[in-house]
Amino acid sequence: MSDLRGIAVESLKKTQAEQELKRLAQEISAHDGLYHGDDAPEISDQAYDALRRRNGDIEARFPDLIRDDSPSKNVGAAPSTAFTKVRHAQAMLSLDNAFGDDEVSEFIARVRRFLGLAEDEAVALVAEPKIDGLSASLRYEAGKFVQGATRGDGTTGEDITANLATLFGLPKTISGAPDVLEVRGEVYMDRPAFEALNIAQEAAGKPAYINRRNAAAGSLRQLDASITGTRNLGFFAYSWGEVSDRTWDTQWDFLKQISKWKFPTNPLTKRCESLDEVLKYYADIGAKRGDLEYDIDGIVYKVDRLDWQERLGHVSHHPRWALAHKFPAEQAETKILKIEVQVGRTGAITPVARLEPVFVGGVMVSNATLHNEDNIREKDIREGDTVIIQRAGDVIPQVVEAVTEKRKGRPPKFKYPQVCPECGSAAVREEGEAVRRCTGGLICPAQRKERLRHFVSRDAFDIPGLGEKQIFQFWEEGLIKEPADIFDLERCNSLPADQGGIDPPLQDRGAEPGKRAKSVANLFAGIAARRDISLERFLYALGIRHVGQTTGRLLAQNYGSLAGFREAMTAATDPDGEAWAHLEAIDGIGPIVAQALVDFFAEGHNEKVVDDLDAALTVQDFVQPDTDSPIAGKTVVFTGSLETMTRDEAKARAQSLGAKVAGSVSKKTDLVILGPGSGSKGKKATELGIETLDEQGWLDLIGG
DNA sequence: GAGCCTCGAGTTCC
DNA sequence: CTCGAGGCTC
Repeated sequence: MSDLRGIAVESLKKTQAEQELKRLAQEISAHDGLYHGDDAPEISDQAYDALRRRNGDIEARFPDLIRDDSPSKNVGAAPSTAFTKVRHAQAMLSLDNAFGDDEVSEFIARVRRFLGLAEDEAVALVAEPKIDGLSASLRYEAGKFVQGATRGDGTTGEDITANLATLFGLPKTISGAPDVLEVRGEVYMDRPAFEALNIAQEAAGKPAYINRRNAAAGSLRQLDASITGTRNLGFFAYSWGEVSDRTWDTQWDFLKQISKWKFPTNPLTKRCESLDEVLKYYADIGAKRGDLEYDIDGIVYKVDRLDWQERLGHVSHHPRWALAHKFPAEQAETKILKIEVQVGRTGAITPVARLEPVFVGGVMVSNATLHNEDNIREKDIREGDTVIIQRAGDVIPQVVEAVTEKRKGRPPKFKYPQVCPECGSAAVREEGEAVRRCTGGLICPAQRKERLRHFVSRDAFDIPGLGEKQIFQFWEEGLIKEPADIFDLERCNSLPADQGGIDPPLQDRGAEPGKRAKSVANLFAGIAARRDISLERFLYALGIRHVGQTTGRLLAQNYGSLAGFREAMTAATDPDGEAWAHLEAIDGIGPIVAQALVDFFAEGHNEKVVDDLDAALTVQDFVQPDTDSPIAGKTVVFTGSLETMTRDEAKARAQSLGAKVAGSVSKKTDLVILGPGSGSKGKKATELGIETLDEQGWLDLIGG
């Protein structure tokens, strides 16, 4: 059996994954034995966690390969600082936010437009308080609670079955439920529970929790689930995931049904028929907010009818049929101690206010972004000013305004730096742009540092043990100057000092050499594992201007291999040439992005960086993900009118099945759906010999 | 050419 | 999470 340990989970083939899961099951179980017996464990907790995590990650990718003796099935059997990953059968989406009444009115109008409803047709909405807690998903099979998971990133969460099982008021079994039922809702801690907890914490000489949401999060993620049980967490159900047999047709009926199944639902929930009713509800609940025993941060509206919800579908991260109407953010007054500027990887110079720490929105805030030059000037913010701050969307602190009445004396206006504070190069603002940028490029140490940080970041190379702190440290020491240096680190470290080796070698540093050696070994293992990398991650990691995750993927998809891509980029120097035309023909790439790509590869230094990486790594060709949909990966074009759905709906539907929807017919088009009244597009399709379907044929193809 | 939507880049705190 | 900007659609 070949050694699969070094291979990144995402590039494992199915047969390899099967082998690897078998090995992990044996290995983990062997370590469990050692741990629970009298023998000392053979490996560190971190290394053990890494094994379990890898097991969980592979299982999340290949759920059908989960073994009967899988280590993930005996959660809690061993000490673990990591929870196993769980892949949600249906993604847990987040909600679009609104802050003003007009945005709510716009939301309802948009729903109407999308569905093609008449002006006078009512859109019933279910409105309920938005609990400020943690989303969780509870899975029942044959009426029995089998698994609980956190929301995580929406696609993959963490297995907290044991913890959720301790929640009082959640049914363990339900009678008359479908075979599979996933109930979703919010876990929260109410005021009495929070106060009791902090009294207990204090008595035990432990620090008090600062806010209820953190307390709830901490309580839910206890490794010892019995502790969770003592925390008196609450739960309100509001939605569902996978359901084998759905017996409700509206959100309202769903809530009634799960109440019968003994799930707690929020008693303030109300079905509203009009905008006025919705806004009144918002105002009423807002007035009551302080009297409630639990924290809420807004009101959620959902289109009641499920057939409408289905037609509305969703845009990348949130459904079109729901909206979170937020309450105004909590504000606080504090003082600006100093205004500093930071230099990002693209050279963007961003101002940050260092604040006298202040408690707002549940946390201590001591920094706040000032966005850009114009923002500082318009709000006339100066060092030493008293300012109002708030947490935007209850997360990112921002300075709302300066309280000029409290200004002492006449502090000077803030002078925005005209040169880069890190390298002294000119800092310029392009015509019409909001940001000022350092023009130093590669000579600017800040930019190079930030490029490295981006390279190892989570969505790029994501090397365990090589986070921001580590990479900056290696940079300061001059050990890593370029991305490729990362992959030469182990070799340099093993070289004697007089032959250019690292002195002293990494494992000989620090107070605890033994511990250090382990983490150094882990670091090298992590680096080795990333010598295999997908093309899309690789392109994203390069940090080309305007190329983020999506565009990286788009390019990978269109060019297939690194060699093919590079060749195309070097050939595309002429904006009138064929290679350039091909680049700009990609849906989502316009002249600016194309220029940024060509510029990047025209730069000698970048060429060398990519050459060196190419030599040290295996960049995997792009593989089309397996989907069973017949149109996955195809480019389709709609033309003419459609009868059973609007154009927007058809497009959303096609995209959710993995297709790309283009606006016009070209030789890259795979399929054209012809509605009545189609004109030139239909003709062009026939000329190019592209497959065409009528609306019914299309519906048959996609199965609905 | 205007108005939408999506993407990229930067940021905070735990 | 937000803002600005790029790209696409009408």
